[in-house]
Amino acid sequence: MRFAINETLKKSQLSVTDSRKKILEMFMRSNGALAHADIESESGTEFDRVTIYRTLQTFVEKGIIHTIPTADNAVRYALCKDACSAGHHHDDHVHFLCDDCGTTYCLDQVAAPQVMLPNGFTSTRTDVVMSGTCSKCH
Amino acid sequence: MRFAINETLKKSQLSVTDSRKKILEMFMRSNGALAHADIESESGTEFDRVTIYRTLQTFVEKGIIHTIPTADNAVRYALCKDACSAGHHHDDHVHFLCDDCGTTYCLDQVAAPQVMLPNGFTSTRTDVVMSGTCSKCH
DNA sequence: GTAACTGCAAAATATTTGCATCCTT
DNA sequence: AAGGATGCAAATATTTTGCAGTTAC
Repeated sequence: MRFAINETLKKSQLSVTDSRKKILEMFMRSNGALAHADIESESGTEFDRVTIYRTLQTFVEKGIIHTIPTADNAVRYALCKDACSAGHHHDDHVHFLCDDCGTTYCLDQVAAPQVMLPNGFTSTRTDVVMSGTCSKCH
Repeated sequence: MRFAINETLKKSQLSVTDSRKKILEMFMRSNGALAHADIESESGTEFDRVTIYRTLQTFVEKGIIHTIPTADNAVRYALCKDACSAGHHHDDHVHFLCDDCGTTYCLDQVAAPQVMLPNGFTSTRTDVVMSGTCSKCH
């Protein structure tokens, strides 16, 4: 199965450029999440650091990727599911950070549980981030 | 009820200094979470920016405060409950970020739900971060 | 008095912005 | 051809480190 890289970009009304194709491909190949630094080191000097910042920002705005909250200053990004669109996300799955190998997983099959909020609180987004040891590192 | 600032510091075998007292007091007064920038702006030029970094790091190591994962590059910190100690946290409560006023709440009364992980995954820590509108902003 | 803590300077790192050039459509 | 995207330079912001002076105990 081929990845629909160009189609994904076009669907978001973005022009299809080398850097966007390469960065989007990285996300599709990795089954986990990527941080800015990952992309930079994996791509070498292929494109500018600034381009990576701008590309990630654009992808987030268009709903192609989403951010994963982390407790260590390192923001990570992962592909959104098809249901995601600009400004409206359905990332209610669990993220898992392996303390051993550092991989960030999107556990799509694990649904985020319902949480009862106190009176007066309404939520539009829930993030669940678990950390521990992944199946590969056992 | 007075806050046991000095006692908290001594219990963690830290010397009681001005900056530590002031920063710890800020956390005790705020019922939410604070980011480095909050502390810096609230304290003015009272103490060095570097001291804030080091104090926060020390407090985290000693289990006085814990980090709250966020999707925007801004790590926030909040007081740990009594049950927390260095290296061993019980922060399994839900954090809530108000999109309106920006306040971060520790919803201590709301327990983080159990999540079924896939085979081979074991977790040592769970963070639940919800965002939306808090009771004050309704 | 001694060990620990702070402030200052500076280095290292990360992020943002402006603008000229190049590429996609 | 026109608008958008990239690369480069530089400004800005953030975090870390070393060291000398100061403070808590």
